[in-house]
Amino acid sequence: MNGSASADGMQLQPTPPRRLAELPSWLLSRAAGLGARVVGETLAAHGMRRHHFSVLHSLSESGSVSQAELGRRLAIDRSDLHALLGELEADELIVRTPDERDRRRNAVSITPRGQTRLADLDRAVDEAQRELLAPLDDRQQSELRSLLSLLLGDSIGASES
Amino acid sequence: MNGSASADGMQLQPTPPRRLAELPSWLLSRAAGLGARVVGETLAAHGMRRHHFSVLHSLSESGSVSQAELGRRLAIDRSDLHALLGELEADELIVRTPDERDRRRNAVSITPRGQTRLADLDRAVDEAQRELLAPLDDRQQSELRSLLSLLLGDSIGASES
DNA sequence: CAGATATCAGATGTACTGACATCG
DNA sequence: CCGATGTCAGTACATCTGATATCT
Repeated sequence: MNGSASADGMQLQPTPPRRLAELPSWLLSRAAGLGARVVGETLAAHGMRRHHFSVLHSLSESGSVSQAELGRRLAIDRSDLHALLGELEADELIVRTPDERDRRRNAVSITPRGQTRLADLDRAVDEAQRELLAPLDDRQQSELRSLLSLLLGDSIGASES
Repeated sequence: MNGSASADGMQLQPTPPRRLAELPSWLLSRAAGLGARVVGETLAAHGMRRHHFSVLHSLSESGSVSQAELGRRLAIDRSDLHALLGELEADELIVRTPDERDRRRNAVSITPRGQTRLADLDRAVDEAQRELLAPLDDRQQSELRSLLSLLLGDSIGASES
């Protein structure tokens, strides 16, 4: 009973309405979702989530920081950060040591083991980025980075090779 | 009590590590979050969420469709769609009528009232897009759209005026 | 006292999973 | 019998609020 298949809603692949397909906010949402899935699966293979990766990177670059500072830099809530750090500490990838100069704070820092793990994650994440950006050539990839940075208010600049 | 402020983690604005700031997936996530907030607040002022807007648009463009079809086109789960349609129907913006050709299906369609509401939402959402894309000039905006479409596998093409 | 910090408990919203009766 | 549909319940996760004890 499918005589009028063409008149019906026969559709095999996602076909968003044109208006949405032109809406920047919608495109961004979709693309971000794709990226989150690709990177998320990659990190999950190492037993981690995206925030773990962000925290390790932040600590690797800036040394020892307080939890509140860390949360501010990565735009992660202190409540959530607390749980995250607990997990990372359980795996001995970071350590929390009381700050003697300000005894409210915990000085959070990455361990050598954390550094090693981070190097592994970096390779995996880079591979995921390649997969995500596969439809774009090199010039388009850096163009996209530039536009997104600009959109976010950063002034990283559009350095074209 | 702040003699070594510069040595400490004194930081007022979000400062993500450089690695993250260069990661496409991270930039996308951040930009999408910004867009979701701007558009979300706009729609909330009209008592709606993003999915409501998507559903209305899809129905407005393609007429009457089944719920499953609608979910496939918008990449919304059937379970979630069920609740969404219930809310839209309660506001009489859409109607569900049994499909006599296939009695499993509900034929979902937009009402005149839904069309009117959609027109209002469209104006508000367009304004939100302008706000979101404010840091980019016209050429950069269409460039971004093209790159994102390309990334998502669409073949909308990069039609440059 | 106000303000910041780390911690803890809980609410929310969204996505996803599994089960079911009905129908093709 | 198998597959699709609409419906319902429940899970997982990220985000955000509020409260508290400690410290500056």
